[in-house]
Amino acid sequence: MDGTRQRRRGNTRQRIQDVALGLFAEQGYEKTSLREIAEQLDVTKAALYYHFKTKEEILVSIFEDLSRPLEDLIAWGREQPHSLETKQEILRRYSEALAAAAPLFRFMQENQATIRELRIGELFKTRMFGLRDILTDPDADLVDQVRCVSALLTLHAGMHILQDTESDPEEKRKAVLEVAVDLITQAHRGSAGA
Amino acid sequence: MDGTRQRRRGNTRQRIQDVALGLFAEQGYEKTSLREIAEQLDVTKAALYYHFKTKEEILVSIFEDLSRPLEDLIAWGREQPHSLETKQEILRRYSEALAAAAPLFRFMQENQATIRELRIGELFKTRMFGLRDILTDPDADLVDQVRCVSALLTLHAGMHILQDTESDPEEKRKAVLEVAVDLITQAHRGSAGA
Amino acid sequence: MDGTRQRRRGNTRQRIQDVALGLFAEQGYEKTSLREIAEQLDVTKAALYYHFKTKEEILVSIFEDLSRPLEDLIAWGREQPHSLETKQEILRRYSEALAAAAPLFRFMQENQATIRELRIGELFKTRMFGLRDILTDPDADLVDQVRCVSALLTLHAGMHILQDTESDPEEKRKAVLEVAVDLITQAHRGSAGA
Amino acid sequence: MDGTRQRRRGNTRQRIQDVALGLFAEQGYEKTSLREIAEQLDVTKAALYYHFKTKEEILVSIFEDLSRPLEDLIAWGREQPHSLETKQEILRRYSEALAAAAPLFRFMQENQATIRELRIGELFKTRMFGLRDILTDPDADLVDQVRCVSALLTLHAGMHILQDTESDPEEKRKAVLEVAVDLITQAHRGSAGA
DNA sequence: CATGAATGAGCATTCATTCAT
DNA sequence: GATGAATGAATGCTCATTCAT
Repeated sequence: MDGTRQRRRGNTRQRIQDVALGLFAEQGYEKTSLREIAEQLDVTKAALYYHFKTKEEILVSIFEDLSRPLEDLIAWGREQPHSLETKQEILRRYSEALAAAAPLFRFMQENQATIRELRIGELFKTRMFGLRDILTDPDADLVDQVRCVSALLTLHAGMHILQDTESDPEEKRKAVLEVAVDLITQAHRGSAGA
Repeated sequence: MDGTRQRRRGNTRQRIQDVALGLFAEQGYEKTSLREIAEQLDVTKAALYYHFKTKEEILVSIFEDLSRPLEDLIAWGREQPHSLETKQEILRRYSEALAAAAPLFRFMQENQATIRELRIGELFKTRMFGLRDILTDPDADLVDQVRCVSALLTLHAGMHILQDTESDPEEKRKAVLEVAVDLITQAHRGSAGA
Repeated sequence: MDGTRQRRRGNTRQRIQDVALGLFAEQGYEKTSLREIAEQLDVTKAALYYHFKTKEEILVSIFEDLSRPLEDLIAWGREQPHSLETKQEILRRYSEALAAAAPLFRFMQENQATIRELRIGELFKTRMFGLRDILTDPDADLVDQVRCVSALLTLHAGMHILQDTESDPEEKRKAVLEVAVDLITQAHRGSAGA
Repeated sequence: MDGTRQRRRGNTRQRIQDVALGLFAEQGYEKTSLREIAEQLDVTKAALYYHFKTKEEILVSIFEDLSRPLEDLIAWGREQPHSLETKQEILRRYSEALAAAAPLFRFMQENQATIRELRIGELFKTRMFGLRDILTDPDADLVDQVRCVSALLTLHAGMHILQDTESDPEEKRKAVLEVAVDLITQAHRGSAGA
């Protein structure tokens, strides 16, 4: 009884987000017009404005909704001891979370120039710095810092970049994760050993 | 004495490319209008069209001009034995070449969605695949393939991503290179050892 | 009483067509800009695009709306016996239909080069061939075929060409029609007598 | 020795006219740009301006050069007795002259809207009135006046309109001429008989 | 909840034309 | 006799946004 209530009516907002993310990811933010979104939903442009104040707000709302799990993960990570185990666990969960919201992150990856000037640019940057601070010692060796960033980078871009390799997505994710964990592990040893 | 002669006149094409690249890198391709470029050069939009057939052609010409060294490097790499030393040498030179054309590659990095539908998308993709084929064994372990891609990724994105770390750019480049070389080395050993 | 209700609002599409046809006929299609049309209507250019997808579509819509009677006439003609009486009746009605949509046909007459490359070029050509097939025997004498075409030509161009002759338009139309009927009659006798 | 002198050099003006007429006839005046003409001639736009002051002047010069024979014909006609024989002779010669400058007259036919606002509009109109005055009695029956105009019309448009009929161009011209002569003859009898 | 109608600002592109060389 | 470089004005079109209904 409860689950259905917001299904039939009131799901337009959700449908807008879905279609918009699809188009944003496929064509980029700037090249996707509200007309296109509206047409694909078979509503008028004006309808979009009933649900969202601006085009940017559609994007922000998608980002906020889909990236909450990551937010939580970071919050959790912050409270753990900065041990290697924690770091590895973070990467594992992060990798899963990324996979779960793949289109969004493909979009983020491919539209950095756009995002930079949008509100989510700041949001995303803040988040990445949060992650980095958990994974790396602020006074670690520069090379080790790069390793951390590289690990994150690999996680983020990994799946899209191996498009042409046929192998199964889940296997790919595992391989990408392994490399990331390796990098972090090396970085951790560097800092710890020093 | 001699080099100045073609400075005053006849350098407009070049100036257009410079200004355009600056703006493309700063604001993105779509958000940069020809009006903006023209204004910054203090010429009319029509003047741009005297030198280039379309907006896209401006970008393509920049890409072609600035990335020729990379093209050459790949050509060179293809003829070397696929030894670890070659691979390391490639990365070293590639890193230098990227640094030399940093704004272009920052642009490429941040405007992937845009680029994908432009002609340079294909050009770039082809190039990256060329590089990958030199650096990695086609029947290498999936994890090792990821390491290679990761190395390339790190090289490409590395410098832009560490914006906030204050340290000197050249040091950063070295650090990034070291990580990339590490990754390639591990990958090479994986393939060789198997 | 009833007819006025949808006058004020919702007639914009129609008003656009009217103004556009006026300008197209007066200045030609290419020399009429959307800015001009919009200004004369006291709306913005963008408003035109709410009602029509392209400039060409404005023209097509005018053509389709105004030339439907001719379409019908041809359809009717096709089902009649190809007797002289039918042919004469066709010309009579055709002449009236042309007069009723005079500005459109003046436009068609005077912008053939333009029209040829537009969609209505094909539409119009097809229609003319339809008419010709009713009026003339496919294996008639070449001279008689010319007479038919000449009759149509006279009907089409007749009124515009006699601009300077002062006499009353309706009289002119009658005179033009008489010549056309004469031509068709001669042509018919030629074919029948052979 | 004499004939060659203006051949190699100094024929550019002529070549411009040829190419321009070709394009004007094919695509219309407005849709033909000077860039196109220049490109097809493999010279720069600026070169066109060495030979002609404006785009319009190119057209005017073509018209003047190619229609001089018609001018002469009319001048001749004006001095003859307004007998039926004269009229028939005029039509015969006129038909030949039109055929000799077919592309120009196809252009005139198809670009009336454009021409009307250009200088050649007046030129052409004046000429047509001149012809009409030779062919028709000013106080002839309205119907007979129409017949004359119709004859002219048929001559002008005839050849282009029968494009799809396969028969040989010269035969077509003859047929068209025959119909025109017929019309004029009828008109003449009408006036004479009254 | 949503539409129909419209706007204002902007964009890439094209054109006829000019002029110093 | 011609070019290289540029301009000013315009064009068709698209977009995010608004608002009365």
